[in-house]
Amino acid sequence: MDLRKLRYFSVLAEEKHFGRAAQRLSLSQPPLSLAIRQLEEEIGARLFERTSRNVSLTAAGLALQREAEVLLRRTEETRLLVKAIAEGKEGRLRLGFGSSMLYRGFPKILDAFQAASPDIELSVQELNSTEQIEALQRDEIDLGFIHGREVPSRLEGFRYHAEPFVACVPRDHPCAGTRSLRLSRLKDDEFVLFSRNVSPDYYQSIIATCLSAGFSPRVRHQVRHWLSVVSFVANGLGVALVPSTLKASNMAGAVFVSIREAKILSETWCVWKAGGPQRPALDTLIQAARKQSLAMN
Amino acid sequence: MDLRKLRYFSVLAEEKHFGRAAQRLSLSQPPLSLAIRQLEEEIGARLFERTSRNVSLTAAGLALQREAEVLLRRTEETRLLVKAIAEGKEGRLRLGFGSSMLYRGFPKILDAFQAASPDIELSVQELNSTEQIEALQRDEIDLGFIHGREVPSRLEGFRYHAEPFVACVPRDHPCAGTRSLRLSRLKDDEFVLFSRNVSPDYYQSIIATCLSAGFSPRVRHQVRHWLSVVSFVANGLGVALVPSTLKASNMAGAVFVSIREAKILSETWCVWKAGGPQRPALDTLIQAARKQSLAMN
DNA sequence: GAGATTGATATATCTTTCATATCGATGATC
DNA sequence: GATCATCGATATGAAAGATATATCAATCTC
Repeated sequence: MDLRKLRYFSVLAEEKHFGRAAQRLSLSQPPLSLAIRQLEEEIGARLFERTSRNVSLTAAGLALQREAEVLLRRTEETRLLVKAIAEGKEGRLRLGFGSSMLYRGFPKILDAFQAASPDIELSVQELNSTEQIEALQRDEIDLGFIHGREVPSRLEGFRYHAEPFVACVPRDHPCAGTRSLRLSRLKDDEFVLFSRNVSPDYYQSIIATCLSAGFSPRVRHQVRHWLSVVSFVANGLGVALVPSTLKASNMAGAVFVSIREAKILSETWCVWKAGGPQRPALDTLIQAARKQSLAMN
Repeated sequence: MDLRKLRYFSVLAEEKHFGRAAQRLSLSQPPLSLAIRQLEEEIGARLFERTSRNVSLTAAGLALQREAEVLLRRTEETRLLVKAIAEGKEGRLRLGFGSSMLYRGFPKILDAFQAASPDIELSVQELNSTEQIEALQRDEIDLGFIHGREVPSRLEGFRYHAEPFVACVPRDHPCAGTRSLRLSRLKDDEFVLFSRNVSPDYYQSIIATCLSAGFSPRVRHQVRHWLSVVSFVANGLGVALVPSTLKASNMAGAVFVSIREAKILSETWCVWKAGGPQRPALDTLIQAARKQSLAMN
């Protein structure tokens, strides 16, 4: 049961045809038949049902198909990883982050990691959630911090942070003095929203939240940074729903009021690619993120 | 880069000696040297530093050592899994659980899973947390529900449930009428405790909780089931700290009073072995457990 | 500096893998 | 329903790969 036979098996499992599979493997058909028969003997299980007219996977074969792909992919990733280490290219971890992470302990994670692993170079790039997911799957970054409600498929991760949305209103707004408000009191205000292109999840969940409170928000301004949102509000250009962290921005003219409706959360997830080779440096970084996550909750 | 070479590499990486490694592999030394050299060429990286006197791993070799072991182990597990499926032995999932799970949605998980996968046979066995962890590592069970504060090493899992401890006192106890109490008010009572052998974690955390409240509990009775704990209390044999679920036991004579001290939690974790082959039936079961977990929190 | 130990090299033997040629079974076609 | 085409299995010799024995060069021990 070596990788050669698993590779043959994997192609045959896709093609379900000895001739075509052999062709794809640059091989003639007899050795493929032989290899599959040997594989079946080594495992002690029939993997394909063949008639002289038809080839199909057995239940055991189906299970092996899933596993063979994992094993083959991971083997190849291991080769690349080991080669990269030998060439000194693995002393580097690439992080993706949205700008909102700057208010959520991102610098502390970097500091903690650099203190623990001073030899590893960190390179960070600002990407929105969608871009980060794509970058992870293309192996262009090693770790990301995204917004959403769950770990996207093919990734691993944990919920890094969750905080309630609060209303952000100008100082002279009727609600500015209250401790908390129902969302419906903002139904006639103009909303400053985080740009849909930059973070569809934020945009989506704010709209959905207003809808479930019984009104459709009047959207006037769309901006690209949270501080800009607060700044717009402070200048009387509208109201907004923002993660409560933004209270710390201390901008004159903007007042933060908590929302009666429970459980409206802004969630940040720390994610990385699933099923790859072990990477101690990445593990250390994830550990630093977990620690920071605990410190904030 | 086939499994044969990885196996050779793995042994050599342990022995750090071509002669001994070859012997362990039932091999003469030259083919081992050749295989390692070929592996290094295929990967494009030097894996060992050799002098004529000494063999040691390079950084790249160290990374490959970790990965090679994973790949070899997983390959073998895959063989066993596929064989088991072919022999019809995989239509079975073995669960471990502590008796307290009976009050925590365990029957519902079983029902939900059986409804979704009627062909899979479930076999359950009652084991304490320590036994379950060992059974998982020996592949004797597939999924367990244990008490603790985290996922034990070499396992994967999630926090299935967390609930506060409450005080359980007899009807005629001075505190029976109050809505909540400070632990120190129980410092002169006798305690009924869950047996230390059965669940060290429970025993431990109750003792620790009392200690941090400033007293050492007087332990008189140790019993092996939560309902026995409540029953003892109902009969005036002492007081106890129990997970709040036990309120539902509705036993006459026992009164439940919540505790002022915050954050004393009884945590249940759902765990399984990490890094094994993919198993759809197990995934479905885990999914059912997650769903039940959400329904209870 | 003699002897022992270690990993590398050389070469012959054996095993594995492969391609060509062919067979037997099955289903489509007329 | 006989003929033909297609598919996977089998047979066989050739090429490639893996192994064992014998030997070498370097290095350490005493």
